[in-house]
Amino acid sequence: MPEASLLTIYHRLLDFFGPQRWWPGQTPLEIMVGAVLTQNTAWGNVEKAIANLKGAELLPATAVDAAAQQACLIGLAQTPTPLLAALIRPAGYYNLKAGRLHNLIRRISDHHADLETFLARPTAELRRELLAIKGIGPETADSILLYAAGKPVFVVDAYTHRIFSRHQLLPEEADYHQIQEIFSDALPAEPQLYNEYHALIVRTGKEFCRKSNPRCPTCPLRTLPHAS
DNA sequence: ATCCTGTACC
DNA sequence: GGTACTGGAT
Repeated sequence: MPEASLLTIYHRLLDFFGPQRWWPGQTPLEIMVGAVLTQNTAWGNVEKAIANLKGAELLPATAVDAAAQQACLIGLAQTPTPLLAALIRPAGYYNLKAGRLHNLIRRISDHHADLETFLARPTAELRRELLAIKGIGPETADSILLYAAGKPVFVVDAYTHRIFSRHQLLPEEADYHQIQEIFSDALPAEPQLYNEYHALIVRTGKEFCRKSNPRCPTCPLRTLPHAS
């Protein structure tokens, strides 16, 4: 039997779980904010913080036009950091993340016409600019590129490393860029595929490939080779 | 290697 | 009561 390809594994997960249909937010602005808030944090906590921001009218409560979204961007930029920190408190690391959100939001409001224009820039340039912002690392930048800007960028996270290194499909010591390259080389560059695959990886990591007490016997990937 | 932090789950 | 969480900076 041939070694399972990354695309084969994708289809296996898709068959098992069904489509996840991730669209983590109602507007690109909300997705961007969520990408920062979810750093090393469970999504449920992020949702509470997002609800607070909507209550304060700092995020659109529903899907809206670009102008309304831009008004929220400016509002966030003008909110004092301590107030922003109080609103996002349920997401944890609130002082840290309030600063990071301001770094990101003010970079956009100070240097670009509006959010949509910013997100429409060429992928490589946009990625470089995001990574230059203090508090935006590779995973956060790529989440924004894929989920807010719709670019074909594969998002790597701790689950990706854990699942695929446990199955000896990645070296244990592989870094972010190496992992991303392996997936990008093996998959067609389609945002929809990257979107769904990342969502399926997260689902698998949470339910089966847990950090401790992994549920290998019932895992959809149990037939792949794996260590111990 | 350590710090940042609330929340949910084991 | 401890662990883990869709990380990143120092």
